[in-house]
Amino acid sequence: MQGDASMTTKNATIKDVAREAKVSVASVSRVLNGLGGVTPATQKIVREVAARLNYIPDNAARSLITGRTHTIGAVLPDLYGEFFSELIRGIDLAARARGLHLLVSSSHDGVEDAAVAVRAMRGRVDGMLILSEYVDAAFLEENLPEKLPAVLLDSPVKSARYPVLNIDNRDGAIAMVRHLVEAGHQHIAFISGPKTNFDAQQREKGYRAAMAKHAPAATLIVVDGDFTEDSGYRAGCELLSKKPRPQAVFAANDMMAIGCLYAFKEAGIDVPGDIALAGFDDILIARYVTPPLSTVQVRIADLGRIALERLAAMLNPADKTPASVETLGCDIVIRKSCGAKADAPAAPRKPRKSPRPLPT
Amino acid sequence: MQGDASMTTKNATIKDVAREAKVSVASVSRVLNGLGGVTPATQKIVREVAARLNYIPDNAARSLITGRTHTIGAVLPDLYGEFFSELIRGIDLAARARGLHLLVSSSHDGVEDAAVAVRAMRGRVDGMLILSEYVDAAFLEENLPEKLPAVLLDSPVKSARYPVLNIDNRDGAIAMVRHLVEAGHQHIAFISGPKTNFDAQQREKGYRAAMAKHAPAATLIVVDGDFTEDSGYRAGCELLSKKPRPQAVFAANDMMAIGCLYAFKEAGIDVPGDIALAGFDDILIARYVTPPLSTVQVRIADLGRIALERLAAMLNPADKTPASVETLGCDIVIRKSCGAKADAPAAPRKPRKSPRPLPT
DNA sequence: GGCGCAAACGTAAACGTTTTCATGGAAGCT
DNA sequence: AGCTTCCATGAAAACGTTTACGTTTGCGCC
Repeated sequence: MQGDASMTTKNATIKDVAREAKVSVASVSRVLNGLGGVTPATQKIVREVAARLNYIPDNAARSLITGRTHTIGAVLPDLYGEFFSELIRGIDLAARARGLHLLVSSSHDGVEDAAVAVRAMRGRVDGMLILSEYVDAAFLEENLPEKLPAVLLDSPVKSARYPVLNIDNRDGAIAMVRHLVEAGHQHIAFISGPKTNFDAQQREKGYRAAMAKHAPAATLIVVDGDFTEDSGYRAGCELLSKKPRPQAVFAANDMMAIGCLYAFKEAGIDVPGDIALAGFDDILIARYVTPPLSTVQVRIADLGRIALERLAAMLNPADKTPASVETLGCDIVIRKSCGAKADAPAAPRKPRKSPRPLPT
Repeated sequence: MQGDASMTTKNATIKDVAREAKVSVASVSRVLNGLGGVTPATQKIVREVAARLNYIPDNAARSLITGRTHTIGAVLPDLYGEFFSELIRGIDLAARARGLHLLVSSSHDGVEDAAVAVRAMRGRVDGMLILSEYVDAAFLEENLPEKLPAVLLDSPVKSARYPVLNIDNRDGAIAMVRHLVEAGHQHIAFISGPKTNFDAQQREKGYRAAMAKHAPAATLIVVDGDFTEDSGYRAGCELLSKKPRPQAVFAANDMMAIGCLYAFKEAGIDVPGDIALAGFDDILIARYVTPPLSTVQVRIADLGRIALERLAAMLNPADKTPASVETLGCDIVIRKSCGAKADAPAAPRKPRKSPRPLPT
């Protein structure tokens, strides 16, 4: 009982357990880590004492000596919205399945900011998942601790050292354009994303490539957007004023498509009757607008999961998989807005887990 | 130059810097931590050498000696959906503003699972934000390392030791019911959430209290739901079959309200013409369905921010603010679905940041 | 009973920092 | 010049683990 009394002030350490159990710290360590080489009787004692003292090993000390933290760091540009929610979920699930913890770091306003974020990870993580427009090969060489494994997400860099995992934006855009053409549309306008955005670039490339192939006669119409609903609205207004009004509009993301949709509604233009509409991302809202929005689905949680799995593989020193650029395909999901015979009801009500508006 | 060559194998430590700069490790530490008491000349040397060797302090070692990690742990039940996206965002923003890192841990299937998650934080974090249905006062006493500050979110526990930050679900529900009554509805049905969910309980209590006060003559109709869209749909169907059809339906969350909305649409019931509808949470989708959904808004990011700020205050040993149960108010946001004169356009297009469907 | 061997266990070094304390020297004062 | 004061610096302890290595113990075998 006096042991309990003396414990109220500080956390028990391995030494306390050793003393109380009348064994050495080494034995305590062995027992608690299941290394064997210790008598069942002693094991019992040690476990009992550890439980009684409520001993919890200190991870800092453990990390210091082993060089392992069982934590991976995720460097993300911003935690806003569905994309990151899904990404983190995918990462976290996969991490947790491997007993890894997740340290997130977000909102880097510039390359300098990103550098401190990455550097701050030293001694905190075993590997990193990086999604940032600011990092390139030189950046990593400069700021990443020696030999720290890292996987790059959605990045244009090609490195012999770090695997890259990209979304196949180009292919997804091509598939959607092809579908629109097959649905009878030739004059398909495109609402582009931010010029500096890698995804946006790829999507526009896909649009252009597909148009060249499937609708070579059509005049290309590209109006600028910046991924916001507002810019989509403005783009929609602009498109309505075009001489030959486009038959279809393909927006580089769903939010712009939705903005565009409201511009059309306001103008009394029927979608898909007067004009077809498609987006990109398949955000949750897409299926709830009227009409439901056809779009390109990116399996974001999968992206996170695969990235983490790749990283986890690198954590194993035996792993010799060469760094490569992998690509995760997209699926087009056809709803009412593009005018094709939709294969989904207006309100798909298949048992779908709620987006958990509030915790259970 | 030979220094560079010798560095290729291991990361530079403070000793390397000290040796190379011909000073002691103590001085290097002082310089790099800005403690003063060191000549500008020496500072210059040290900084130069540190930069040249690309020295990055090891956080594990630092934490071990200082007892500080500059990291806070967030224990969350699940990372699914908008709620957690927003919550994490709020936490992360506030944390980052204070130079704190964020370690997230999620998806605990049971009390045992939650216990290992919490215990795994020892030596990794300076404090914890906990949102879990499994933790109560006894749990904390058992699993939380001695003297580790923690803030509980959305929890029924009253502890003299740990501050609790709740959403004022009850008050929000009351406000919405009052609004519905003022809009002329008396017979207001309620779709409840999971019985074990704290938020759901509070919302139902609010509904009952407000009905008793503002519509004492009305017969209470409560049908079960579980926060999923699907359960909302079923509830909607059930409500339509009630003898005196309710004039309004108040769902314990938005997803159920939306499911309900589709049930009504399917049955040819006009919302809000034939029946009014309201939800809770103000998820992003709420404003995009037709008609836009009236709902109760919880400022989730604020919840995260405030929780972190409270926790940050506790990190300061001088802080003696007593642990208390705080409550974060909700605002009702009136759109078309409840039949009142909506004060917002169908598609509010005020410059609103895109939910960042894909990263910039 | 002595020998060897393996299993159980303990000792101590190591991990990379921060921080206390001692030391030396320069500067200021009388 | 002699004294004190103060400041820059270095040596070493400490943080709580893991683990390589050495020591003891128990046991079977000749």
